[in-house]
Amino acid sequence: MFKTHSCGELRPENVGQEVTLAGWVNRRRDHGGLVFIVLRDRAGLTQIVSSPEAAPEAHEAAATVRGEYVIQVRGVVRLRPEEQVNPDWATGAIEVEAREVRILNLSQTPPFYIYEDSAVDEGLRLRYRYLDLRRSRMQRNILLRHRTVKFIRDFMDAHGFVEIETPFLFKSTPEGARDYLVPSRVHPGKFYALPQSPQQLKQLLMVAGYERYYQIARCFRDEDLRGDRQPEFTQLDFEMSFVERDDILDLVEVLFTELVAAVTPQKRVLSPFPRLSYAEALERYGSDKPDLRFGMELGDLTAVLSTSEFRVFRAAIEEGGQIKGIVAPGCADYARRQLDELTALAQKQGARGLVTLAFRADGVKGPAVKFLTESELAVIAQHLGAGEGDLVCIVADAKPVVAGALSALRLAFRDQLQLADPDLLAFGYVLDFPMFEWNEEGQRWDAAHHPFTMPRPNTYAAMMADPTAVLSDAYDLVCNGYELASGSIRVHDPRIQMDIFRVLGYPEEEARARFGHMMEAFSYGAPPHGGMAPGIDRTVMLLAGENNIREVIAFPKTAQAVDLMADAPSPVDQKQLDELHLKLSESE
RNA sequence: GGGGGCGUAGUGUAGUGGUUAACAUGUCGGCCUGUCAAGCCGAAGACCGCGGGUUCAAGUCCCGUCGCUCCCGCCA
Repeated sequence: MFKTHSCGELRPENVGQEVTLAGWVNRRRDHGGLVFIVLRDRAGLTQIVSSPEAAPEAHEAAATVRGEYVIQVRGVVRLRPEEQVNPDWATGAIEVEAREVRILNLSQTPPFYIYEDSAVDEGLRLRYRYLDLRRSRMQRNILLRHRTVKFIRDFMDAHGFVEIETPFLFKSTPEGARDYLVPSRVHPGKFYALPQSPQQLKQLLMVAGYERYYQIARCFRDEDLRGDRQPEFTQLDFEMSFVERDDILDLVEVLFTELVAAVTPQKRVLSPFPRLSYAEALERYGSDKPDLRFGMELGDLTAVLSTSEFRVFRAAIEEGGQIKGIVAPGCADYARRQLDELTALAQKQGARGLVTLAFRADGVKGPAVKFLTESELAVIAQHLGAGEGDLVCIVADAKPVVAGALSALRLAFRDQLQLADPDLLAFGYVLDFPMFEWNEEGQRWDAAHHPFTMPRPNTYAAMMADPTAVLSDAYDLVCNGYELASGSIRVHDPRIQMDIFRVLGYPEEEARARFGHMMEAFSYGAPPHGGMAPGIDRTVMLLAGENNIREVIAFPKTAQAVDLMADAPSPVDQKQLDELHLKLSESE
């Protein structure tokens, strides 16, 4: 071993011991006659001091080291003088007096600071990710991720789940996200697909009788990226037999509550997790993944303004839309520019405009005031609970547009007014999603969750007549405005499954071609079952207080899906293409 | 596919169309025996992402392009 101790563990009780440490040179302070080296390893920092009196050769070597050199130091632990104790360090009470300094490896000057978490262009961090991962922010996040996954594995094991691996090379299905395809060398013209999730496989494991399966599963989706979306990401994928929805929700609630207490005890959670229907989430927050850390709920003014003469309101009502508003507390003094930004934000969500009313001491101000009666203004204030000093934002438009615009405004105010407690993890469940969504482009019904989702029993009867009336037994876990997990109770009755395929427009033959293996498996005694798949990256991101999953992934890709360090994707040799029976088209 | 933001020494930033592009930090050299953001002295280091255009004159204005990023579409 190159070391007897880590750089994080020496304490006053070790004084007098001869120890050997090894690590990276964090910083060096050369006083000529006296050299201080801050040595760093994964466990922490320890100050090394060398002087010509104590060990002339060690001192000579110490004077030549530079930042990020890898060195080994043999020396004696000493107490620091009382006034020189560094209270910010775990090892701040001691130092190691060098007897021997061995340079194990040199280092170029790094392209950015390793010893402090100063801002650096993210492209540069990603190109030198191995250096970025040395910095304390990334070390903290990666170790937190480890502790999170470790906790989850222990928890799942303790609750009777079996970890089972499923293949990466699987079958492409036209539903859902775009697949990453892998060409087959052995079968010219045929392709595997990397799994978007192990959905089908985990259901087959239920048919196989494992009853409780889980996996820390990598998933692949070839869609455009966001701060919370990478082309490959990790889920806690699990499935349970002989359970109903609430069995799964209760289990996941315990899992996340205990996880937070174990790995980030400084964070708080709501208890119990609020459970809202999809309809209620949209009604109150305008979103199916609401940030529940703060109020500012949407107020519905459609009924109370039904007789308004204001053209904007009348148009919305006549077109079957809605008039809804939110109250931004203390924002009545917003400048013209700020109001323009709010309007632009609403318009980006498809709204035709935004009605702003500033409730000031000298009256209500806003471009629309002259079109509204005194009593209408009073009704708006009373209905939304707006008082002096507040800014009311109203959107009158089609229902989804109103929800989208006000939800975006609500989140903008959250950030501007710092309404959300950063130490609160407001988990909540969204339930009773619609079973089907109308696909305008394809002129057909799509499964809102996926085609194996069980309809809510009391809504199933209407399925063939009116797909919009069918709710599904699907559920999402949300937290602080992010969708953290999706899941559902699955269909285990082949007759219901065929009905669903009929609504989706798959004739029996096509359904068998696409999902024949599933249909067949389900004919051999499929138990009632359901599951869920919480995203590990987003979970760790929230635990770490980051707002980007790249910060909790060791080697992430850029927003353009590029690995800047390895330079992937990259061209391949003609020979490789030939083996795979691939021919590039002219335009490439 | 569409829209916004950013791009200036290694890093982080400043820079009214007008001399030799500034500051901090880092790097290198010298001095220095109690520092911990060590200090003091000195030096090197950027043709301003790239290409084109406007202009007597472009880091600055315009167009294009590349990269990073955020958002919309997309993500069963």
